[in-house]
Amino acid sequence: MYICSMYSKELLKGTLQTIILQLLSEHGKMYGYEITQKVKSLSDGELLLTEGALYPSLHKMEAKGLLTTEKVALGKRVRKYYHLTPAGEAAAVQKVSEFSAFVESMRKILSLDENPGLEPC
Amino acid sequence: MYICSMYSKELLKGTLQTIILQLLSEHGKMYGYEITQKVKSLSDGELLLTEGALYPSLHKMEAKGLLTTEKVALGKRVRKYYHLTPAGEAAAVQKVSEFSAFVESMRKILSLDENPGLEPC
DNA sequence: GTAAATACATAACTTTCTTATGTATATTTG
DNA sequence: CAAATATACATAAGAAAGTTATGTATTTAC
Repeated sequence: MYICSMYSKELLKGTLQTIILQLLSEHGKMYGYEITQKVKSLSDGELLLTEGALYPSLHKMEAKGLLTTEKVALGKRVRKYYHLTPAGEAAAVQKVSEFSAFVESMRKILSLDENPGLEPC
Repeated sequence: MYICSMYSKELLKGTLQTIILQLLSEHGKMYGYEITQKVKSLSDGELLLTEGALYPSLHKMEAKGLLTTEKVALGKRVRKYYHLTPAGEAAAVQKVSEFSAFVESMRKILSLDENPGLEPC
C-alpha cells in the first residue's frame, strides 16, 4: 500500500499522550498494537505511531497513575490491555481541551480560517 | 496583565518554524522581538514565544537559506530584520499545509468535529 | 516453509524546546 | 532623576519527547 505521508512527524510531539488518552476514553480498553492500528485507520494512514514512541509513553502514563493494565493470554502470547483510571479520564478531557485551544490559537496566528489546504498527493 | 495560559507549551514543538515562516510571509519583514509580540497579540496572550527558542530557530533557518537578514540601526542599538527567500516562501506554504493536514488527522482521531471545548478560565 | 502480520520491549541518538544567564539601550513612572 | 520596565539581541546547559534500530517470539497467509 502506498502511503501519502506528506508531513514530518515532528508535529506529533506533545500530542501522543492526548491521542492515547482520548482513544482509551472512547473505547474503554485497548492494547498497544491495537492503538497503532486504530490511529492508522482513523487518520487514513496519515499518522503512524512508532512502537518506540508508543510503548514508553504507555509505561510512563501507567507509572503516573493514568492507566492500569490487564494481561490477557492469547495462546502462548500475552496481550496487555490498558484502560483509564479516574485520573486518566480527567487527563483525557484536559488534554483534548488543551489541544483544541492550541489549534484555535494557531488558527489565529496562521490566519488559517478560510485556508482550503493543498491538494493531497 | 493576567495571562490565561492553560496549556503546556509542549504542543508548540514542531510549530515554531511554521509560525515564523507564515508571519514573515504575511508581513514581508520582521525582527525577532516583533515576532514574539505579534504571536502574543494574535493569540490573545495564549502563545508566548521564548527568546531561547526563537533566536536559535531564526539562525537555523537563515543557515538553511530560508531567511535573509538586514541590520538596521536604532540610535545605538541594532535591529535585525528577517525576510523570506524564495525557498523560505515555498517552505512557508509547505509548512502551513502540513499543519492543516495534521490538524485534520487529529480531528479524525480525537473525534473533535463537534467538540465545543471547555470554558476559558 | 517463508514472509508478513501480530505483539511486546528497550537503548542510543536527535531534535526541539525550557530555563537561566548575559549584555545593553530606551522608555516610563513615581 | 532614579528605578523599574520594555525593547533587543544572544548563547549554553539541561530536559522532554520523539526516531531509528534492534531484539524476541507467536500467528497467519501464500
